[in-house]
Amino acid sequence: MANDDTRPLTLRDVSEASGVSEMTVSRVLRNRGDVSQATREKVLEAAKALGYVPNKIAGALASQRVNLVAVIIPSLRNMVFPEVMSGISAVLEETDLQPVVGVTDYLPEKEERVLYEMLSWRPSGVIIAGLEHTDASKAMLKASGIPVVEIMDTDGTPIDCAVGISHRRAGREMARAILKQGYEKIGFMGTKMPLDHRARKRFEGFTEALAKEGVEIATQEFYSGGSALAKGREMTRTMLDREPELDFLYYSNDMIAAGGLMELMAQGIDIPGRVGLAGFNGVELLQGLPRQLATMDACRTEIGTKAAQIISGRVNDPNAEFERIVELTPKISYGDTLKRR
Amino acid sequence: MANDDTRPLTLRDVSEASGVSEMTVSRVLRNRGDVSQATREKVLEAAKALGYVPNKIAGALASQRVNLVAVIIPSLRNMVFPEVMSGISAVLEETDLQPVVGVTDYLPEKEERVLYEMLSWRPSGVIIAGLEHTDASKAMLKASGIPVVEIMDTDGTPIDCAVGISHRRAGREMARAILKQGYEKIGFMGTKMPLDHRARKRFEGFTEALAKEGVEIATQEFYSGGSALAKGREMTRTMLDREPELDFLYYSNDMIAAGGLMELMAQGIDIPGRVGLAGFNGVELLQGLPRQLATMDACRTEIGTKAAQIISGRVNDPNAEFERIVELTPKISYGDTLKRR
DNA sequence: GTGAAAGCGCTAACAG
DNA sequence: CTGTTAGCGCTTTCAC
Repeated sequence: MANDDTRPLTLRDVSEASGVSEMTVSRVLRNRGDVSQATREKVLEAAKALGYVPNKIAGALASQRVNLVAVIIPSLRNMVFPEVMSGISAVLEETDLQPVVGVTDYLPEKEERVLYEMLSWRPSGVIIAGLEHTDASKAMLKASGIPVVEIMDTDGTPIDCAVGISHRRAGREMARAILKQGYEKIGFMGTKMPLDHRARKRFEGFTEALAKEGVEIATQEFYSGGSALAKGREMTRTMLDREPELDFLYYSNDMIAAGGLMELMAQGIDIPGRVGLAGFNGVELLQGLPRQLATMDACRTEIGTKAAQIISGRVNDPNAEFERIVELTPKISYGDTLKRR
Repeated sequence: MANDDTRPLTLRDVSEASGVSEMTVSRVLRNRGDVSQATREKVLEAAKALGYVPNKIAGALASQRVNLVAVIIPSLRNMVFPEVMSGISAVLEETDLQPVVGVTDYLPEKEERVLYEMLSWRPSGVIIAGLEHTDASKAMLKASGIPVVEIMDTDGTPIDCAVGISHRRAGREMARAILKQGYEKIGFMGTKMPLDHRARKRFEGFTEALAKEGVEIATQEFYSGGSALAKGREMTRTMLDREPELDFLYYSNDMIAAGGLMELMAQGIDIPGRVGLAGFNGVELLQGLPRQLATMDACRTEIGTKAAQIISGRVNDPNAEFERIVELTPKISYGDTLKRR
C-alpha cells in the first residue's frame, strides 16, 4: 500500500509503522550493525508494505559518502565507449559503487560543464576519457580529492593516474606493418575532428614511422557527420579516382574501413594484392564482412575493467598502492586485407 | 588556488573568503534574488579563486528539488538506445534538467534494482523503456509521484504515459507489404530474447497478418550473442540450405539483415527478384551497403525528444496537460530489397 | 539588498 | 541489541 499523501515516505514513516526507532530502521535497511531477527523482520515488512524507497540524498549528506563513480566520455554513438562502459559496469557491479555517465560530444567546454555538474554530486571517483582537458577541468579534478582515472590514452601526463594505450605507438606499429608488406603509396582517411586527440596521435605516430623510412602519405581525406560506412565508401572512391597508384588505405576507424572494403570489392580490385587496407578498433561488428579487415584492437573492455578496479581499490583503501600509468598493448590483427602472401 | 586541506570546500569557505554571508553567497551562486553588483563580483571571484564546487547533495536536501531525470534502458550496445538518448539530451539541454542513464540488460530484476537505486536519488522524472515491468517496479513508479514516461512501445497500458510505436502494427504492416509484392515462402530470423517484448510483439503482428492471408512462416531461426552481422550471415546460409524455396527473409533487426544481404550477394542470388529481404530499425549505419536494405524506422530520436518534452513540461507545471499515449507512425522504406519491379 | 534561524532526511557516535 | 543526540551543507523563510 502506498501513502495517499503526495509527500514521499521517510524513515520516520517506517519507524512509526513498525514501532521501531528510526535509527534501528536505518540499520536494518542498510544491513549495518546487529539487529535482532525479530526487529529486522518487522522493519522490512513495514518498509515493503509502505513502499518505502530510502532517500539517498539525505543519506549521502549525513554519511558524507556517495557510492557513485562519474564516467565522462565523448559520445555514446561510437561503439567504443559503450564497450568501455561494459568493462566498467562489470567490475563495479561486484562492488557497491555505481557508474554515472556524462557525455561531452568531444567539446572541452562541455566536458568542463559536465564535470562540474558531476563533481557537485560528490562522487567517490572519476573515470574520464583522454588526457586533454581545460585548465579549469584539471583544477577541479585535482581539487576534488577523489581518485581520478584518465582512460584510453597514455601519451601525456595524467592528473592522477591513467589506463589506456599509446595511440602514437599504435600508429607507428601499423605503419611499420604496412611497410613491411611492401606497400608504398599509402592513403589515409579519417574523421575531421580536431578535438579527437587520440585519432590525431595515431595519425602523428603513423606519419612519423613512415617518415623514418622515407615514405610520405600520398594523399588523405577527412569526413564529418553522416553514416560512416557510406562516407568510407565515398572517400575511397574519390581517393582512388584521384590517385589510382595507391596501394594501401589506412582508415582511422573500422566503420569507414568497412565502407572502403565495400568499394574496393565493388570495383573488383584485388585485396590485398593490388590494394591493402586497415582500420582501427577491432569492432566485433565487423566479423561477417566478406573479407576480414586488418585492424588493431584498442583494448576497450580491458581499459574499462582496469580503470574500475583502480577506482574501487582506492575507494576501499585510500592509501592503496596503484600504478600511475597502465599502458596496455594493442595487437594488430592482420585479417586478410594487410598480409600479402 | 585550491585548499591545502583535503576537506571539500563549503559555502562557508566562500563566505569567509569574500566577507559576505553564506546566504548571500548562495544567492549569487544560484542567480536567485537581488544581489548588488559589487557583492556579486566579490563572491564570484572568491568562489573561483578557491575552486569551489557547490554541493548538490546538500542543496537538493534543503530545496527538495533534484534536476535529474532517470532514463532506464535495456542496453547501450544496441545503437537504438543511444539514439533515443540523443533525442532526450537534445531537449533536456535546453532546460535545467539532466538525464541519468541506467542499464537493465533486458532483465526485469535488474530493472527493478536500477529503478530503486535511481528513485532513491529523488529524480524529477523517469523515462523508462517498455511497458512490461515487475509488479514491484510498477508500484515504485506509481508511488514515486513524479512524471513517468514509458517509451518505445504503445502496445499495452502505461503506468502514467507512453511515447512510442506499436510494434504489433509494425509487424503487421511489414507482412502486408511483403505479401503485396507476391512473396509467399517467408523465413524469419531474430534474437533469442524472450525478454525483448518489442521484438516479440513485432513477430506476433507479423505472423498474425500473414495468417490473415492464409500464409504461415516457412521457417525461423534465432540467435544470441556474438557479432550480429556474422550471425545474420550464418543463419541465412543455414536457412537457405534447409529451405531453398524461400523467397523472402524478414530479420528482426538491421544488423542481421545486413549479414543476410552479404550472404545472398555472395551466393549470387537475385535480390529482390529471387529472394527479398527486410530488417527493422532504419539504422543510419546501413547506408553504404552494396544494396539499400528494406527496413522500418522506429522513430527513435523522435521518441526521445517527445518523452523529454513531456517530462520537462510536467516538471515545470505539475498540472500541465499531456497525452496519455503518443503513438508515432513508423514508415517502411523499401530500399531495393523488397520491391519487385 | 542582506542576514539569522530553522530545518531537509538521514547517519555517526555514543550511551545504555 | 537499541535508542538519543547532533549534525552533514545547503536553502527556505522571515526579519531587518
